Amino acid sequence: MKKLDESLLSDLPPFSQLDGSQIREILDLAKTKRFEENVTVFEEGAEAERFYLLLDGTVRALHVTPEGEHVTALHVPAGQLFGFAAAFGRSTYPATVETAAEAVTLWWPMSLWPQFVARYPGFATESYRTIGQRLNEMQTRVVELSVLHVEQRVARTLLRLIQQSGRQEDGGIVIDFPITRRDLSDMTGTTLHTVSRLLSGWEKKGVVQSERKHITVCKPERLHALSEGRPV
DNA sequence: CCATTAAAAGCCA
DNA sequence: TGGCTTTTAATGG
Repeated sequence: MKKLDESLLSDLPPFSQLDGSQIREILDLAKTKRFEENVTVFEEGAEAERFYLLLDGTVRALHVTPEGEHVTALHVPAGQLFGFAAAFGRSTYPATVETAAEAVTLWWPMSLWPQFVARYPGFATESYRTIGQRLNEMQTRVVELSVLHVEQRVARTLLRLIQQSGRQEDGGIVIDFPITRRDLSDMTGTTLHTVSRLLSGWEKKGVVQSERKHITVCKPERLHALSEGRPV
């Protein structure tokens, strides 16, 4: 296999405190894998044999109910680890992970996780920081689901997405991966129809702009107002 | 206010 | 063409 460049990792938080030789060690243990858009990386409950670093693309963690309903828990932007079940003391993955866009990953056998944590300074603290952030996000989302109105939930979701995966463009901030009304309804606990109507309404007001699988937030301020139930 | 159902139109492989 | 995405309208909780 081709040698991986050390600069792949040196700027990412879990590895930023490591010197060149340490990053070299880590890269030499890694394997790369590319995934097409909308494919499953691993399933909830499966043996957690690998942990991944997302080099490029976006993945989402989700749960599928027995009735086949999808509930998206969170999105993971490029540069973050995912699937590190060993960090929670689990031997199986806690959620299904799918690619939201074509993705490039590095992966390591889960058996290496304890060694990484023990050997590499900063790796553990940064990984647990990531866990904390995701836990926080999931908690606030649970609260939001129960107390906020649909319009506020969808607005907040869009704001989170542009904050985590947004790319500045001339017309506004565009969500950097393909996203459908259906995806948004899975994230907000509503229906694709309601999401469609909301987006259409916002588009008329110039707050957002959307094509199929592609949403741009033109006026984040006004979206923020909407997320607090304030009229715009 | 929001979900459900139904129907139709548009986009893309 | 067939399947997926989106919009729109009607209905009902």
